[in-house]
Amino acid sequence: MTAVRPKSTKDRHQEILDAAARVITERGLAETRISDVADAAGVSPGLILYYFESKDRLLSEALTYANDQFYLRMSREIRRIPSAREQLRHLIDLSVPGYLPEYGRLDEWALWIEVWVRALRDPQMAKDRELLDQRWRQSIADIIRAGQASGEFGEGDADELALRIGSLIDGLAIQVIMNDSQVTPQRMHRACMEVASRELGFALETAGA
Amino acid sequence: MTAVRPKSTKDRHQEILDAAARVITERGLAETRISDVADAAGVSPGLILYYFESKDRLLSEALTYANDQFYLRMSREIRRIPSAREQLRHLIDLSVPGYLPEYGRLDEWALWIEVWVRALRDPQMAKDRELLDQRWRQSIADIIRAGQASGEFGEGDADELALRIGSLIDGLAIQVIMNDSQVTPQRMHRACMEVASRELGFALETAGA
DNA sequence: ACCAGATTTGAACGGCCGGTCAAGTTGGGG
DNA sequence: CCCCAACTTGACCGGCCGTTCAAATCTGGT
Repeated sequence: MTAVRPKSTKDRHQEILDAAARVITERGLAETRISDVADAAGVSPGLILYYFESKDRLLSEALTYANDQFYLRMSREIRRIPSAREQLRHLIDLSVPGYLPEYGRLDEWALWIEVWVRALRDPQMAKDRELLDQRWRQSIADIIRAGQASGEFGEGDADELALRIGSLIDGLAIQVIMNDSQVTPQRMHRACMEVASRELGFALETAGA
Repeated sequence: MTAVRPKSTKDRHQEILDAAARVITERGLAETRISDVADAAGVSPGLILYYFESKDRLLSEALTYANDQFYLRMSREIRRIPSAREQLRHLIDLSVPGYLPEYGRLDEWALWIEVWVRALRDPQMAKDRELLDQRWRQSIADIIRAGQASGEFGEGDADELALRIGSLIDGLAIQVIMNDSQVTPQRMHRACMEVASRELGFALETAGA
C-alpha cells in the first residue's frame, strides 16, 4: 500500500499553512519560530524553507489562509438558514468568542489582531486585510439586503448598516477575546442584537416567560 | 540616606518612555530594538537597561504610558466643554484617526493594537489593558450620564450605552487607521454620530446650507 | 534495476540583539 | 578640592534563529 509517505506538493503546502496557523494562534506571531511550525507539521525545519521562500512570507500566507478558512466555514453555515433575521443572529452567534460552546474560544479573532498589527507595516498584508474586511462587511450587507427584500428589516443603506454592525462586532470581540471581566460573551451578544434591531428596525423577541 | 537625584532620574525614566513610545509607533513593537530606543532618546544602549530591567518591561511600560498620555489629553480637552452633546461630539472627533488635522494621524490607535496583541499572552499587560479600557468606557459613560441629567440625552443604562458606542468607535478606528479605502475618517465620524444619536435619543442637526 | 528529478533532512553558518560589565564621567556634599 | 555615589558609556559575550547546503531518500518512468 502507499504509505503515508507520498504527499503531493499541494498537500504539503497546505499542511504547513495549517500547522503555522495553529502555532500562531497558540504562541502569537512574534513568538513563532520556523522550528515550531516544523514541529507542528511533523517535518524538518529545512523543509519549511523549501516550500516557502521566507519565514515572513509563510506567516503572511498563513494568516490570510486561516481567516479564509474561518470565512468559508461561516458563510457555508449561514447560507443554510432561510430567514435573514436568523442568518444575522447566527452570524452574531459565530462572531462572539466563546458564545457557542461547540466552537471553543473561537481564536480566529486572535489571528485578526495579528493581521492588523502586521498590516500596519506590510503593504501586501494591508492589501489582503482590506479584501478580507470588505468580504466580511459584504456578507453582512448581503444578509441585510435579503432581509430588506423579504420585509424582515426596514429600509436603509445596506452597506452603511453593515459597516456599523460589523464594526460594533469587531470592537466588542476584541474585549471579549481579551477576557475582559466586564464584557462577557452574553453581554456582547445582547449588545449586538439590540443595536442591530434598532438599526435594522426589527423587534427583538424579549424572552419573557 | 538622602534621596539622591530623584528629579533627574525621573526625567530620564520618562524621556526613555517617551522615546520608546515614539519608536514603537513608528517601527512597531516587533521591530523595536533597544538600540533604536537609545538612539531616539539620545543615550547609549546600556543606559536603557540601567533604567529598565529588561526590554520587555520597558516596552510594556511604554505602551501603557503612551495610552495614559492620550487619555489624559483627551479628558483634559473634554472637561472644558459645557454641553454633553458637544463633549460627545468632541470625543468622537478625537477618536477618528486623522479627522482633526491638527492632531496628525492620531497614531495612538496603532499603539492600542500593539497593546492588544501583547495582552493576549502577557498577563500584566492584560490587566493593564482592562483598566485602560474600563477608563475609556467610563469616560464615555460619564458624558452620557451628564447628558441624561441635563436632558440632552434620553434614558437608558449609561454603562451599556457607553460600551456600545465605545466598541463601535474601536471597530471603526481599526479600519480607518489601516487606511481602508472604503472607511474614511468622515464616514467613520458620521457612523459614530448617527448610531450615538439613535442610541442616546437625540436629533442630529443635519448640516443644511 | 537504474536514473533523474523531486523531496527531505539536519548540520552548520552567520548575523543580530538583549543583556552584562568594567571603566569612565559627573556633580554635590564635606 | 576631594570623594563617593550616581550616572553613563560602549565594547563584548552568548545564545538564538533564519537561512543555506550538501547529502540522503524517495518516486515514478523506462
